[in-house]
Amino acid sequence: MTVSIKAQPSHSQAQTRPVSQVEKRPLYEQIKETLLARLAADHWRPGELLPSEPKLAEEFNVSQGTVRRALDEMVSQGLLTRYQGRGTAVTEHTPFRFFDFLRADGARELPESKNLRVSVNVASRTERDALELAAGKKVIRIVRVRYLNLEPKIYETISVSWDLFSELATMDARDVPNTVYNYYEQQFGVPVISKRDRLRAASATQVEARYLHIDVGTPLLEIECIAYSHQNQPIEQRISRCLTDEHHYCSSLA
Amino acid sequence: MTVSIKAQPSHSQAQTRPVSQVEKRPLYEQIKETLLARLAADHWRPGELLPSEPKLAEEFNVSQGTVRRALDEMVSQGLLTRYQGRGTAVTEHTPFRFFDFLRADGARELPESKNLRVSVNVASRTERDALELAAGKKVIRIVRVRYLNLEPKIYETISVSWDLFSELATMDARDVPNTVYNYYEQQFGVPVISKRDRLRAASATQVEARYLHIDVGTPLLEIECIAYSHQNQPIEQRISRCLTDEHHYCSSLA
DNA sequence: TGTTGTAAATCTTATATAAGAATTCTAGAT
DNA sequence: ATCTAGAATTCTTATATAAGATTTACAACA
Repeated sequence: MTVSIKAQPSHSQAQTRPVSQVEKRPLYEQIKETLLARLAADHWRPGELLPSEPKLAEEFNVSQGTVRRALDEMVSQGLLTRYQGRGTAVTEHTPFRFFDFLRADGARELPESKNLRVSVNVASRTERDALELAAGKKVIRIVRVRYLNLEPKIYETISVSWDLFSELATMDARDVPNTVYNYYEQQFGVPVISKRDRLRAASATQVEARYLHIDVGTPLLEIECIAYSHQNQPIEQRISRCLTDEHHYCSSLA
Repeated sequence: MTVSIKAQPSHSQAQTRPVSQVEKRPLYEQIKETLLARLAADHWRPGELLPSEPKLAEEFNVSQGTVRRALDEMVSQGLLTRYQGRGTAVTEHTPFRFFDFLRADGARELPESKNLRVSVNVASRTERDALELAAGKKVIRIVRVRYLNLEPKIYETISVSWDLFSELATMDARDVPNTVYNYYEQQFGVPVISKRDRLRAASATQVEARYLHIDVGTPLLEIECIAYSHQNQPIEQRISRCLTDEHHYCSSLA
């Protein structure tokens, strides 16, 4: 696929204070900040190539190495991806990113989803907390059952701000895509940059028992996940109640 | 007291492997590899300063910047810590590192432990898998109850290789310290570098119910954690069965 | 005599730049 | 279709300078 390099230098909203020697912060930090702002302002789409290092160096009036250091840090944060000999692009994420409910042997199966309903409601207290919404704001809720190896394993409720994604509310439940993060990224240009999970043990309710073909009271793993985009903007809250007979949640830290 | 991980080359052998220009791998990678080997060989203790960048540069016959890049990567992995004007030291870890069972409001309380028993057994199948032990090898098991806010919340079983930590087996259960990772690091010079968690929902057994003051069958969060030291050497397996009425497991990914 | 404050010297890591090598892609020739 | 030259890109390494921390030297003082 061919990507076009957006010519610039006039940016109306993301206009940046030029990097200056007098300021005591390092040049590469100022440059990084500027580039982060441009990313957040949707200056480049996921997959698109940034201007080359020499070009950026010329724009900021610094050496290539200084630009390079700014880019390096963004690469290590997963925001950018380098391709030697080609250029540096905004990272495009795969559906498997952030998916951490794995089979016992570690294999990843991307679950199929059956969406039960899509509705618009006034945000609950926990939704307001998670999505940082003012009282009275509306959310879109997607309730679905997810299947692993054709068996129902997860009962899931997704909440997103109606202000941001109202288009979702007009969709039929059947049409809501399986991999929602990628949908946000491709449809709205809003990439999920990070997430925060909280896990508890819980007992299956009547509704969950029916959909998951289990007894009421069966222990379930509850995963509450808040996904964030640029500048720690919360994008969605997701509560997954999972059967862990054959799968489990994995995380590894260095 | 120092424990060598894996069959360890003697001190003379762990000396400088010279970096070579002819090899096609970058110099900084070769240097990093050499330094990693020295770390694994317990060449420097946690907290100790490494030789300065100019010194290392002289030893390896490269520029300071090249050494610096090797160190940079180890810093970003959390192995080293830089202090401007002072030097670069082997990272010392706090008891809170890797502790991710938090109160609902996010506050960290380090749990108190009551050790029930310390025993030496032949490793079970799962222990052999987790610790990469040959059949028939022995493990030390520590069983303990952990208290959060003075209430019993976690029933925990720790397994470590008897070959590595036999000294632990001679200790009275009361004397096994609360923060075991730090004990490994300070007593044996074996730092925990990374860990891998797997989580499931489970039901409380009779024993757990008694110690945690709950009913049999209450849903528990089971955390199976394998801790690794240098070169992905597994150090301990830990199975924690947790009450999640007031706390939960937290993880965040970028 | 012993203690303390201060400034200089000398360590250390941090930042910035430049030059050449390695990699990738493309256009043009065969 | 295949090969090749070269142009564009990132990657690697080196060097120079700045900034921060520690030690040392020494004078002032009690």
